[in-house]
Amino acid sequence: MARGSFRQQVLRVREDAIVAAVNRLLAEKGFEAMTVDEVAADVGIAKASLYKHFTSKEELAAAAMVRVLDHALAFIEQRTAAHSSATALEQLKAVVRWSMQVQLAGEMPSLPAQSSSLRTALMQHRTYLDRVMAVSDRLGAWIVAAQAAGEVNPALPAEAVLYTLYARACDPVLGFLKAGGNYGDEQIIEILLATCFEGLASR
Amino acid sequence: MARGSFRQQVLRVREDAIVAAVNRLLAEKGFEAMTVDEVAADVGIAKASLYKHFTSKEELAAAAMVRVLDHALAFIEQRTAAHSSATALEQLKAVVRWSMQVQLAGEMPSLPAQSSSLRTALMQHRTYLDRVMAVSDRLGAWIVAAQAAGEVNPALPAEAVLYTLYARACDPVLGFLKAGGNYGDEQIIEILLATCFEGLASR
DNA sequence: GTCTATATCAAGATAGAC
DNA sequence: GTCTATCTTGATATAGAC
Repeated sequence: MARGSFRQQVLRVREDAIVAAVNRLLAEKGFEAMTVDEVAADVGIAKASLYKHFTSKEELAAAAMVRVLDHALAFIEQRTAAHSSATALEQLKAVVRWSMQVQLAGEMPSLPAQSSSLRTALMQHRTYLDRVMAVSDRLGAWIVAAQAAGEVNPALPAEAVLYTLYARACDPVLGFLKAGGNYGDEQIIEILLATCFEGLASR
Repeated sequence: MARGSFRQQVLRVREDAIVAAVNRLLAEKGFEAMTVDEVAADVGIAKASLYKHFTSKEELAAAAMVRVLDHALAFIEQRTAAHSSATALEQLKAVVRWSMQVQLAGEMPSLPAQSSSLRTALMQHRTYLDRVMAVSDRLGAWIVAAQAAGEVNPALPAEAVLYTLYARACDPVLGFLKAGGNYGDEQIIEILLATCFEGLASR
């Protein structure tokens, strides 16, 4: 396999460590509060060395986003292969459950929803946009299928359903319930899955 | 009415203008991206003058939060008085609709969900905490009543319902749908009200 | 490519005159 | 209480030696 020289693989491993640290810090404090000094300290290298691998703080964050989107794609692939008999609705629920687990594990990087230097940088980041579209395509197909089967409310625009699912991955309610301390992770996930798909009103 | 001297009232009006500007900027860019220079420029006074009224950027943001919570309380009062025959569920939906309208109007200040200087400052801010508890008490009463009446799913912890309603006030999905350009404000609100209370799945 | 040391700058906050 | 001008700090980014 032509994966490059040994030296290149060492670099690759180091960059993986960097991105993992960024991912964790982004999940913990968010983009603005995370400092490049922290990242460097966390990885155990000098800050200047970081900038040899990534040209800016925004690039660091983008790499973390690409990483988590790749994980999402891998999960989707696995579900497609190993649970091919599941309904589209079940697949969507599985993805939302997975994203909530990632967030509760402290591994879901969260971007500022508002305008910021990061938003504009991401909108020009080819790889990031590519991954977002890949995930959206997969989810979109399941959404359309679920609506055609009458499992998801066909009156809702597919676009709105997609955004709603994305939003669950960074739902602050997860953190609030966890901080409340009255429920375990699995309970929290079941509660929020229910409110997401079944709604607050009684059925 | 002992509202203080004319001079004090002038100051009060100026502070209202400051808080209104902060509110708008918080809604537009968020706490981190908002600068005190912008606030001063927006109000049309010098930055140093701002600090005669508010001792820190966090105080500015807290004042804006208190303002919007007071508006929420006023809305709740009005609903209680003018729609006393409405069901608890209808009252909750009305509040959520109102908060979404505020957000779409660009007047919903949004705080960083993650840890930041603002979070810790707010947790020590008496007036802010007081208003949050006042709103939570009112909403909590409606939630309990709605669950007792079987209008809201009684299997859900009231705590989870409350957090979910709060989260709708700063739901990023509103902004995404608006940015998509396919729906008007009223349509967006109806769509998100439906997903919030009826869920994504078909009934 | 890694390091130490430093440049640079944005932004919160303040001094002091009026 | 308002202003102009300034202080101070924290954080991104870079220089330059090894």
